[in-house]
Amino acid sequence: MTQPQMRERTWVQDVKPKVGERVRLKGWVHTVRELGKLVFVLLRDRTGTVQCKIKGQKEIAKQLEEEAAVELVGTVVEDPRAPDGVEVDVEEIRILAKPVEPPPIQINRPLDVIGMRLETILNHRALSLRHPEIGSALKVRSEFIWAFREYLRSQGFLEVQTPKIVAAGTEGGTALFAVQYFERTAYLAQSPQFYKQMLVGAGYERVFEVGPVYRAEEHNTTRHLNEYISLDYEMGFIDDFREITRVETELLRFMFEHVERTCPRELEIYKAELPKVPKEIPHVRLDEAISVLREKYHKHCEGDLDPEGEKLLCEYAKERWGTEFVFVTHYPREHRPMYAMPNEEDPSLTNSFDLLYKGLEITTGGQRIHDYHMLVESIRSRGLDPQDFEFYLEIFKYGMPPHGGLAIGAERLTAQLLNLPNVRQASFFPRDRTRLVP
RNA sequence: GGGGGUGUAGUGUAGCGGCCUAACACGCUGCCCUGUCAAGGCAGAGAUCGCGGGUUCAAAUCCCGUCAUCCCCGCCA
Repeated sequence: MTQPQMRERTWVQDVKPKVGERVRLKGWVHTVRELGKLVFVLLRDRTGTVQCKIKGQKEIAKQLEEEAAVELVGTVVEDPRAPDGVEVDVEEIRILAKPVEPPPIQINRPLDVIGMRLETILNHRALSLRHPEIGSALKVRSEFIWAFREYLRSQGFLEVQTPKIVAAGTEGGTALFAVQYFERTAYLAQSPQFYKQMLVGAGYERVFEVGPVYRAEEHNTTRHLNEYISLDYEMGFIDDFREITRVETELLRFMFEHVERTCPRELEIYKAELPKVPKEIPHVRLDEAISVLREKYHKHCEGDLDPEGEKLLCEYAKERWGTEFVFVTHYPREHRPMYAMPNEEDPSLTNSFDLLYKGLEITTGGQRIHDYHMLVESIRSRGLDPQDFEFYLEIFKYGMPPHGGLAIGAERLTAQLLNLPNVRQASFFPRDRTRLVP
């Protein structure tokens, strides 16, 4: 007897309400527990795991190795002895692909039980992402990115894509990866900075981009990647830089609430607490931050905050304002790129900011120079040649509005929320000083 | 670019001059088990201790070099 609905696959998460029905499940063998003629298989698909029971099919059951891809047909039955009170009584088993050899890492045990070096996890990345704990971090990152898009679209921002192969070292500062571009040398973009500004000037006014950026820095730390996903936006006709931080505040609130809604399981796995994004995230001037650190923590920082200073400042913000977030503003000009807008009252400072979250910088942004002559002068004052920036400068000649924007590091944001000890854990296939594969 | 740490079965660790013929846990193989759920019981396989050199009667263990890797600082998201 054929039942037409049986051709359809049932997701593991939808099994529970189907008591009494026959279902067709597909997924991976998470665990196998043999008890003589009774075999329990925990089947895992992208939605979760469910217990399946196999009786008297010992020969076939023996082929069910862990991590085999399988298809099972059976009847959903209620049983108080089963986890979650429901299991699947298996009638048909199809092995779709059996493992060639035992996997080098165990997918079915908690990480704190089995232990695993990050190196091992990354060496076997596609496999390690199967591990529910490991893969969850990337689910959260994906939802962050989705929410970033959704919120900005709702505010009239247009999603754009800018070139990743560029002609010149755009911002200076960080080192660039050179690539062979036919007969010329080109570079991988360290940021969409110039192009997103140009698109504001192009009349779109508000643009955002989700894309990779490349930094050829030889840093080897838990918070740096040589390729990461930058969440950028840039907006025109602003009154002052506070308009940018206001948008980010609302954006972050939306993003965190979205993750809270869509990732309860993942947040539970990491015991991550959703931060409350305050109505107004405190703004602290850099010079004030430095004095606070000196007076309250006897911590000496010069010119900028070092990683320890960032942590202490966040402790201070938590204590004083009860928030994990703090904007650090008014960085000196010499510490900011040539396009950073000088402050009206003190031109040695800029209308720029960083956002710290739980002790780590997750955003840099600011108001940009929109006046053509001022920008040319700023370029010159850095010992650079405006001619090299003609492609960028042109639109500034024709009515460039006051504007500004920022960038959020997607991996850092994710790592901070989930308390990951290393940003690499928030990247599908991280690129670092030594890792180019997988 | 500067500094520190670590390399021992597939995985995670212990051992840090002789008792190491290298141990433990998980995984793997075989057998037993009809309620397992970090299953249990019995039996077994699997490591020239990253690599090269040196010291020593004796090296996984000490020294030098090398490679790999992790972390910190600078810089940054």
